Amino acid sequence: MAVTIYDIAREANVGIGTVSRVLNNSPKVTTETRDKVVTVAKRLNYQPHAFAQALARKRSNTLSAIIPFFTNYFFIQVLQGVQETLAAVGYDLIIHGANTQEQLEEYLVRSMRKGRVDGTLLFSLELPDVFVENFIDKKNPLVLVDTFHPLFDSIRVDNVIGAKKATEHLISLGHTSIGMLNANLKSVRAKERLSSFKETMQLHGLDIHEEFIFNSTFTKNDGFSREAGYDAMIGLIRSGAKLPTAFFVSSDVQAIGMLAALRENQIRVPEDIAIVSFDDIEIAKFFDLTTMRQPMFEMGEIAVKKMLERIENPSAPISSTNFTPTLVVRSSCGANKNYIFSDSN
Amino acid sequence: MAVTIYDIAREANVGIGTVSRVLNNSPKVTTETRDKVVTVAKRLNYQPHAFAQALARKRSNTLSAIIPFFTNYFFIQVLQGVQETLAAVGYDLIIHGANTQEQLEEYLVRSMRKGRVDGTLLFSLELPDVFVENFIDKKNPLVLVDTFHPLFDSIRVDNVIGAKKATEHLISLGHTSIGMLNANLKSVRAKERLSSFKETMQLHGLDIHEEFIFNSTFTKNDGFSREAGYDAMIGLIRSGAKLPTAFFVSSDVQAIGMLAALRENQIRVPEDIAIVSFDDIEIAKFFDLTTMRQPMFEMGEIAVKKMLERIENPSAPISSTNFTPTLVVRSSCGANKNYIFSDSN
DNA sequence: TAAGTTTCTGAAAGCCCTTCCATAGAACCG
DNA sequence: CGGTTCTATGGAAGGGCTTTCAGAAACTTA
Repeated sequence: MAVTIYDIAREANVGIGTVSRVLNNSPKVTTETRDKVVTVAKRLNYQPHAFAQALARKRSNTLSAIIPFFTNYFFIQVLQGVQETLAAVGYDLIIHGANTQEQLEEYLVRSMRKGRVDGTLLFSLELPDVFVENFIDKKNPLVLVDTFHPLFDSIRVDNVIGAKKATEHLISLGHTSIGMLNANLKSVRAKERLSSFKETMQLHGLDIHEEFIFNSTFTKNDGFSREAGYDAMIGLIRSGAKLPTAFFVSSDVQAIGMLAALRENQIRVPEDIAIVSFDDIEIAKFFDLTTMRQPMFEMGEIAVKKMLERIENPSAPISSTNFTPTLVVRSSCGANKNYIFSDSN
Repeated sequence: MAVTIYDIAREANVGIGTVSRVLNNSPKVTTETRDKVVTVAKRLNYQPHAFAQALARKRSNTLSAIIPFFTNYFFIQVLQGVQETLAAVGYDLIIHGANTQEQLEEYLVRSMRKGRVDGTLLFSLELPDVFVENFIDKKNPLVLVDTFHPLFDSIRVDNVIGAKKATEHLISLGHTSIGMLNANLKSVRAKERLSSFKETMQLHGLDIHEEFIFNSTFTKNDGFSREAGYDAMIGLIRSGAKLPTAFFVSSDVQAIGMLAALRENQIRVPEDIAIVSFDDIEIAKFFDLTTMRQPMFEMGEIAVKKMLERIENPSAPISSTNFTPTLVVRSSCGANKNYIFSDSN
C-alpha cells in the first residue's frame, strides 16, 4: 500500500540494501546506481517510514519537553528557543503540559518508554526522587531547565545575582524603604530571590521591614501570577500601613497585578512606588516594567545543545550552567524619566 | 539490553503472543496466566517500545501541529486545548513552529512521512496547493484551524458575525464616527473583518470614513502586532486629522499598541476614544479591553476531536464548523462605567 | 466415551527499515 | 596472468511489537 524500499528495489533492479544506502547517502554506491534509485524513488514519491527507521536505528530524533502551566509566558519563550534549535537539526519535539504532580509523573514515565524519545527536557519542575534512579539506570538523557539536580545537566538563571542587581538598582535610586512582593516560598526561585533580597539590603546597611515582605500563599503557578500580585497589594493597601517607596517583585506577572491594584487606588508608579520585577516576559514592555531579563530564548537553545551533546556522549561530565539576568530599565523604577515607549526594548 | 516481551515470555514460561495479549488487555487469557505475566513484567520493570508498537500497529498515537508565530497568544491558548484533549486520550503532540513558507512546506512534508504521525493540525496558514492532493492521496488526515479548504475538516471563528457584533456594540453606545484599525489585508481574517465592519456601518446608515480605516502594511504576523497598532495610531495622530470617537480594532495586540500611542498623546480611553477589539487573548483583561472573545481553548479541543473522528473514519463527510465570537465588555468601550478590575472576566 | 465445540496458547509472519556479511567482479600487482 | 585486494552489491538478520493461524487442552453433548 505505501511505497517501501522493496518497491524501489524491484523497480530499479537493485537490492534493498542498495536502496537504503542511496537514501542514507552512503558513499559506497556508484553514481549510476544512485541515479537509478533516486529516479525511481522520486517517481514513486517515496517517503521513509519514520518508525521503521527509528526502530532499526535505535534513534528517534525526537525529544520531549515537560512544561508546567502551559500559558506561562516564560515557558513559551524558552520553548521557542528549543523548537527552533531542534528544527535546525531535524529533530522533533513532543510537548507535555504538566499541571499537576500526577501529570508530571505520567509524562516522565511516558518519556522513559524505550525508544519513544532520545531525551527529555524538564522545565521548572522538581524531579521526583523515584525517577532519578530510573533515568540514570535506563540511560535516558534528561536535561533540566530552570530547575536543578546534581546528577543531571541543568540550565538556570542566577536568582541570587538577579535579585541582588534588582535591589541594588532601587537602592541606587535612593530608596531606603524597600519591600518585596514574592511568590510562594514553596518554589525554589521564590526562596532564592527572597534571601538574596534580604542579604542585599543588609549588605547596604538597610533595614528589612518584615511587614513589607509578602510571600504569596497562592498555589496556582506557585504564586507567580497576576492574581497573586493583585491580592497582595490590595491587602497591603487595605491594611492602611504606610507603604514603602519601592518594591522588588518576584515576577513580571505579579508586578502587572500589583500595577492594577495601585491604579485602582490612585497610587502612581513610579512616583509613589517604584517597581523592579523579574523575568522580562514579552508583555513586560507593554507595561513599561523595569525588570531583570532572563535570556529565555537562549536558555532553550542551550538546553537543546546540551541535550544533543549528552546524546552523543552519554558519559560526559555533568554540567550546570547559570545565566546572569540583566537589568532592563523602563519606566516603572523611576530611573528613566524620559522613557519613550519603543520597540527596541 | 532493554527488557522485551521475549524476556517476559521466557521468565513467565509463556509465549510472546500471550505476553502481548496480556499487555494489551486482550480478553482471551486466563486470569492465572495474566497474573503470571503481569508479575514478571512488573518485576522486570518492562516498558513497551513505542516505535515497535507503532510499527506493528500502524498507528503512532501522535499528532503534529503546525503553528505560525510561535509566541502569538492566540495560538498558545488553542494549543493548550489541543494538548489537554490529546493527553486525555494518550496521544502525543509534536509541535512545529512555522515562521516562513519554506518552514511550512518542510513541516508539511515531514508530517506526511508515513507513520510519523496519525494526523496533522494546521493552524492559521493557508495550505499550499501542492499539498492538497498529496494529503488526500496519502490519506493523511489533516484538520485546519482558523483557516479553510473545502476538501478538509476545518474549524474557524466567524469573523463576519464577530466584526458585526463589535461594530454594533459601538453603535449602540451612540457612536456614529467609527474607524477601523485593521491588520494586513493579505490575511483572510483581516479581509473578512473589514468587509463586515463596512457592511454593518452601512446597515445602520452610518458613513464610512475611508480616512479612518487603516490596513496595516506590516508583514510580520500579518500586521496582527502591537507595533502595527502603535504605528497606525501614531501616524493618525500626527496627521492632525480629527479623530473618530471610536475604533474597531482587528486584534487585541494591535489595540494594546494603539493604547500606548494614545496614552503618550494624552488621549483618554474610553472618554476620547472608545475601543472594541478582537480575540480576547489572556492579557486583554490586563488592559481592560472590550473585545470579541474567541473560544480558543475549545477550538483546540474540537480540532482534536475532529481529528480523532477522522482517523477512526477516514471517509466521513468533511465538516466545517464556525464558532461565533462573544462580546466581552470591559472598560475600553465606555459601556461599563463602573468596571472593576476583576478576575472573573 | 467418542465426537464436536470452545477456549487458550505458542510460534510464525509481518510491519519497514538499517546494517552486517558474503560474494562477484573489477582493479591491481609482481 | 594468477593471485590478491578492493569495491559495490544483494540479501539475511535484527530491531520489538501485534496479529494471525493452527494446534492443544478443556469442556460439551448425545
